[in-house]
Amino acid sequence: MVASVREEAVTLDRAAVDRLRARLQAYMAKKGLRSTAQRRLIVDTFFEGASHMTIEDLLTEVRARDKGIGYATVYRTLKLLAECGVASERRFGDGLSRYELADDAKAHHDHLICSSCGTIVEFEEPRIEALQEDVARRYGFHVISHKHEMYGTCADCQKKVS
Amino acid sequence: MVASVREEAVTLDRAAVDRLRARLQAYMAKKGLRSTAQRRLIVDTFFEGASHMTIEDLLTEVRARDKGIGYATVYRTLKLLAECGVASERRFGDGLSRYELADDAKAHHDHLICSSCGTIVEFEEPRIEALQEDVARRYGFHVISHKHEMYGTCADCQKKVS
DNA sequence: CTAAGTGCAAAAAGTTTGCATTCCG
DNA sequence: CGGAATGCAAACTTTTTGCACTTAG
Repeated sequence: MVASVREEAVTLDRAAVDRLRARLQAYMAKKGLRSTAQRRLIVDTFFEGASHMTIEDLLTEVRARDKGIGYATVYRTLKLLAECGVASERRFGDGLSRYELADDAKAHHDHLICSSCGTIVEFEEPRIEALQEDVARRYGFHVISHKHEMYGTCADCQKKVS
Repeated sequence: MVASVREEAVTLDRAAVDRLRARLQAYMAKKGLRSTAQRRLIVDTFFEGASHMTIEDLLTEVRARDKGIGYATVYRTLKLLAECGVASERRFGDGLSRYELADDAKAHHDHLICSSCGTIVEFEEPRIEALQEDVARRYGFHVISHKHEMYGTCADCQKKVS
């Protein structure tokens, strides 16, 4: 149904990005992980590229720069990034895993997903977050993460149909 | 990580359930679909059983009553229910599709999912829905459906850990 | 009768993993 | 050197589909 996913421009916080890079470096040091050419390429591409990329997307971009990179390497690198809190894995119901920079780099946000063109728009609404905490409190629930996604048609697609 | 998913008691609206059954019947009539023993068994089991069951869960229950039912039949019947708006497919990030009666049968709700014991609690918060519509309006977005899920630890599991 | 439904097994689609080889530290 | 990382291909998991046989209407 959704041909592909287009990307919304997102304003990044430069300092937060640096922080994420530092976090990755620290994590790798602590775990005795190594810095390889492939890993550097994949990580850089991820940081520079569009948000909400799938592993395939990233693989394509990475291969544009280095033909021989394998799917598994991208897969494992993304897992690594998620593991140390530098990237967040997202699933929007199309069966694919997508990755975005962790919330540190931008304000915490949720998503509007257009079912017709695949565009993903990010939004923030602190009042929803607050109410959400209220709800959790009512159930004695300790929230670690959440997802709030709205599916429907974006402004552009509404025009097209009419 | 999550061993299994336990079920929360949910109060159903009897009249709404009847409405859903009627909707299914109407849909099948319109499409010229047939009422088979398997289909009746699966549908009844689904209506009577716990919410948020996976296809496997339902298959197990159904097979307790009729040994020979195949996975594909349950799969296709659930698809049918979802198609005519009698059931909703949900994914809570463990890679499995779960099904619940459509919102008509209960008030619209969202979910709290305990990452440690798998319990799924449903909640309603109209004020969140309202704010959500505000957000959509800001983006000229037409919302067709949404999911709002909070992941964390339920009250019980918090006690266990401490 | 005949088009729809069933059960099985095979195909897809994505994600993970085992392993021999390569390479960082 | 020795343990990590890589690339490939094979294994998995869950969902979907093709097909020959059965059956509702």
